[in-house]
Amino acid sequence: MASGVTGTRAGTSRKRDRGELRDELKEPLRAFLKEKHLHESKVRDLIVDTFLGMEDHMGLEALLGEVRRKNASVSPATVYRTMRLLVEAGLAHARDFGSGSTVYEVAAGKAHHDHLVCERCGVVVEFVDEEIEDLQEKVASKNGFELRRHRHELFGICESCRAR
Amino acid sequence: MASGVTGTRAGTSRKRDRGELRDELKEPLRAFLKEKHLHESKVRDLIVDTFLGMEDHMGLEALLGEVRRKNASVSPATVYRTMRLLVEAGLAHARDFGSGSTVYEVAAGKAHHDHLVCERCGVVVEFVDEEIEDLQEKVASKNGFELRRHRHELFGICESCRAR
DNA sequence: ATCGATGCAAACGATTTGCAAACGT
DNA sequence: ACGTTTGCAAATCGTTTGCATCGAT
Repeated sequence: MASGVTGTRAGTSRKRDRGELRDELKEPLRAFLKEKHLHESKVRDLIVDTFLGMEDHMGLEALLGEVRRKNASVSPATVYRTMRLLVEAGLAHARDFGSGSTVYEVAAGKAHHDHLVCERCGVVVEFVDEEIEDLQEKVASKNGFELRRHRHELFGICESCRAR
Repeated sequence: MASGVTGTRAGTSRKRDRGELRDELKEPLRAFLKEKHLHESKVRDLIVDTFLGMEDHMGLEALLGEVRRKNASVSPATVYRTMRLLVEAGLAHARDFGSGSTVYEVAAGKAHHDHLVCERCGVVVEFVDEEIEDLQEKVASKNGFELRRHRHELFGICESCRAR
């Protein structure tokens, strides 16, 4: 039952070595692009780097904001297109926490996990609970379902927000 | 760990006594309307009756379709407004199963439950698992969160769909 | 050269809202 | 009468797409 804090807005967030991480993750992307006869490009690279370098779970608006600090002419459409590409390539997960807009998460190198979301500050904490995973399987088969995937989100108030 | 099948499209769905159910549920609504100085109306009544009479989990399009069989001039806007009202009054739950549009569920008289959704035919099965509920609390407190609510959906293929 | 990538504006789908007319109290 | 409800059309919001151009292979 591991649980790692990765929230951007949490005091607890810690940085990883971005440069190394980026390069490591960008190889599978290159393979994906090559296989599909797609190109590399400056704008694409910038968006991918920005995405891979961010702590986690950011929406399009935030992502675009970051990207534009380096290249102000990038359009939302391109960011949407690039994120769709990254999702297809398996590098990103698109999550919908019910806020009305999608947030993206770096997928590569991470095992399955679910999320705890602070309703006040928005921090996202990832968690895995094997017991829950097992029970889900049981519930599904008990009802005659073959389980394919699930969505499990816990919403509450995080420690720092409760401390006011 | 009860689980009740209430899917509209499932062969297993069974009808309840609609007339009685409706009247029983409409009293709290009348109270709510009176308290807020809101009116009753023919169109409103029609929408509410249609909603309360349906098996479960239907989207706006389906609901509007039903309503229009009795009164073809009802507008989508009114159905949206009425459903918002019913949610506020506590008679309906608005659920988002990730299909892009909201589905509504009769809330009154039902305890908390989560959902199993067939990815092929769309049937929705409700389930409750106390063990999972407990584990969620544990996960939350372990991470310093005060749990407020959760969203737990299992997606898979139901029995009848697997049977082809 | 050829085909993908990009910016822009228009298109979209679900839902909401402004407004004037019809209705319930 | 007064305030609410309704239908319609227009407005929003997040996201996608058509198109002409620019860039990568």
